Formats: sequence, structure tokens, C-alpha cells
Amino acid sequence: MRKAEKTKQFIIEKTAPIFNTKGYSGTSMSDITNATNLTKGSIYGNFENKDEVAVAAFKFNVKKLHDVLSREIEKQRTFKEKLLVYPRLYSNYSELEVTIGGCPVLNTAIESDDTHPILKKYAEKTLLYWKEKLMYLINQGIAAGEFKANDIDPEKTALTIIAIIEGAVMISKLTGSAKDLSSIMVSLFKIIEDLV
Amino acid sequence: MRKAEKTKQFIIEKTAPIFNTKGYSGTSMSDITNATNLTKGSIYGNFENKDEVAVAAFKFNVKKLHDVLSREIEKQRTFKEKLLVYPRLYSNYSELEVTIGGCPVLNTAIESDDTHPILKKYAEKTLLYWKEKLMYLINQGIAAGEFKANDIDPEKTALTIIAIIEGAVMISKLTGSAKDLSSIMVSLFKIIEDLV
DNA sequence: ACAAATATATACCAATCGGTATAATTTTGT
DNA sequence: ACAAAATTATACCGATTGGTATATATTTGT
Repeated sequence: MRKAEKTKQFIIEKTAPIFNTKGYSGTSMSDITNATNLTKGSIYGNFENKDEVAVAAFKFNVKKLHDVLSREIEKQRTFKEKLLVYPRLYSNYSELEVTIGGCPVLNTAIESDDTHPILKKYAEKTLLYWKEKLMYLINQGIAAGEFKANDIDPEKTALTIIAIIEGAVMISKLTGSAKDLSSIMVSLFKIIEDLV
Repeated sequence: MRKAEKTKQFIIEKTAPIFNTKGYSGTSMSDITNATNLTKGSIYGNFENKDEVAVAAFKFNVKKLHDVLSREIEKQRTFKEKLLVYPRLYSNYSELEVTIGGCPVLNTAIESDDTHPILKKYAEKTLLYWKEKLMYLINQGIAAGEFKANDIDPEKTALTIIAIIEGAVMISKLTGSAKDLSSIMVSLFKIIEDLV
């Protein structure tokens, strides 16, 4: 009972970066066995099928990113500073790469929106959670008198912040330019400062 | 000689939406033969391999989107109005779907950045072309005295516009909400108006 | 320590993958 | 209209896909 849980975790850790770089359909069972040095029997003894490994890997990648961000957000005292954690952290490419292969939400959203309903559902849930976390910070900032009360649509603002980040990650992964990423993050910085 | 070019075009038209929805590795040769009602012999008689079909399909999808946008941009007289074509057109979900399956640049960028160097190169080139087109419009707007001359970094602005659009397309595809898309486009609208 | 339970490895399955050789067919220039 | 050229269809290739049955090895609770 205990051993199984260990190897299960081991499989997730080893395959998570592969799923994030090669995608769901791009990652094969042999990729999984090679990365873990285990055999098929072992993989299927711990997971029902490839889907289950993919979902676990997705959750693992999301948690990894979430932990880094929320730890940093907790440190800040003002809500403006909390929001500014996003452009600050994403500006730094090395810190962005807590998860190899880019943003798991973006990757999963693009690959599975038309093909893999299970993964799509998880990506959708993660996006919704992110949006609500941002809305919460914005609303709290308004309640605290930090942000302009009448001028701000929290949902629109939250969605815009996410859109800029995801778009910026895509662009910098494609061009390979960390400068592009930080350049767009300057724009996001300004948008957040304009809330005050 | 003439017939071949016709069927070649026919194959591209029929498979372009498939590649855009299912991705490169998600689209199989049998998908291609099914969509065209042709046999493998016919496909390989007109294309070297699957790569060549994928590249042609990508170019086709990009051109389709490009034609709609640039036709609309030409109509506008001021540079502000030209830039505003993007949020206006993307707000309208039906017009966005000139290409089924979302933005080909985004889709190709995400799927092939770690796996398919040929397609990545084409996505990168398209993105660069888009950025330069936007920079040209912004610079012209500055030269015409429409936009603030000192305050604007054309490259940063162009990248930010692209990031917002791509991020918004991703979000709305994932949530299935046209409202999300138009909501983010309102933000982009404001960013462009702030250039004046 | 030992038996029961669990986990891992081996060997296999049918189906599908991209691709090719060749034969049949159709289009082409004359 | 006819021969040459080009296009399409058929039948196949080895490799790989996800998945399973079963045997072996290893943990586990007692």
C-alpha cells in the first residue's frame, strides 16, 4: 500500500515535464516507461490508463506553479503589491520555468480543447480558479480603498491580466526571447498600477 | 500539370481546419484521406510527406485570417481606427471563426515549440510579420501626429496587443464564452485609445 | 518468519502510424 | 485520336501505438 503510492508519485514527477512539453497525444507510453525506467506492467499497476497519468501530471504541474506564486503573494502586504507579483515573477524567465515546457494551463487548453474533454475540463477549472483568485484580490483592494471603486470591472480586469500573461508566455516561448516576455510584463505592470 | 495543382489546393482546403483543430501530431494520414475522399497514393503524389501538407495547411489558415483583417484595416482612414479593427473583429466571435479551431499561430506555437521545428519556424515568422505590421501602424500613427510621440514604445505596444489577443482567444476557446472574449477586447480597445 | 497481498516484469495483442512500390487510370500535348 | 506523362488506387511494409494476461518478485501485516 505504501510502496505503490511512492512509485505513483515517482511516475508523476518524472512524466509531468514530458506531458507539458510534448503534449498529451505527443507523449507515448514508451516515453513514460523510458523516463521512469519502469515497465508497462508497473505503470498500469498504478494507473488505470494513459489518461489518468496525464491528468495527474497536469495537476502536478499546476500545483508547482501555484505554490511558487501564492507563496510570493502571501508575502506582500498591499493588494497592489500582491497583483504585481505576477508581472514581477513572470518577468524573470528562470522563475517562470518552475515548470519546464511553459504554462500547463495554456498548453493543455490549446491541445485538448477540441480533442480531449477530460483534460480540457481540468484546464478550464484551473483557469476559473485563477480568475476568481484575481477577482478576489481586486475586490479586496477596492474594499480596502486601494483601488478606484467605480472605475474597475473586477472580472474584466482579471481576464485581461490572465490573457496578457498567457499571450506573453506563448510569444516568448515561440521567439525564445526573454526580453519579449519582460517587455509585455511592463505593460501589465502599468495596467495594475492604473487600478490605483 | 494543371490537375495536380487543383487537387493539391483541394487537399489543403479540406485538411486545413483539421490540422488547426487536432494539431499536427493529432492529425493522421487517414484523417487526411477521409476528409478528402482520396487515397494515400493521391496524397503522396501531390505532397512529399505529412510535414508538407501540414505546412501548406498552416499557411492557408494564416492567409485566410490575414485577408479578413487586412481588408478591414485598409478601409479605415485613421491609424487609431486601423488598430481598433483587431478588438472589433475579434469581439465578434463568428468573424473570428474564419478559421475553425482558433488562431493557427497560437495553436501551432503551443504544439510545435518543443517538438516540430519546421512548423515552429513558420509560426515564428508569422508572429514576427504580425508584430512588424502593428509596429508600422503605430509608427505611422506617431508620424501623423495621431499618437503621443514620446510616450509610446512601438515594439512593446505591438507585443502587448498580440499577447492580449492570443490570450483572449485561448480563454474563450477554453471557457466557450464569447462574452469573455469581448470583455477582454474592451480592455484592448482602451489600451489603443490611450495611445492618442 | 511466513503467508497473503500487492507490485513489477515479460510477452503478447490488435490497431494504427507514416510511408512506399507498383499497377491502373486519367490527363496531357500533339 | 493516340502515345507519353502524370495522377490516383491498391496492397503492402516495418514500427509504434495503447492496452492486457500472466508469471515473477517484492512488500506487507501478523
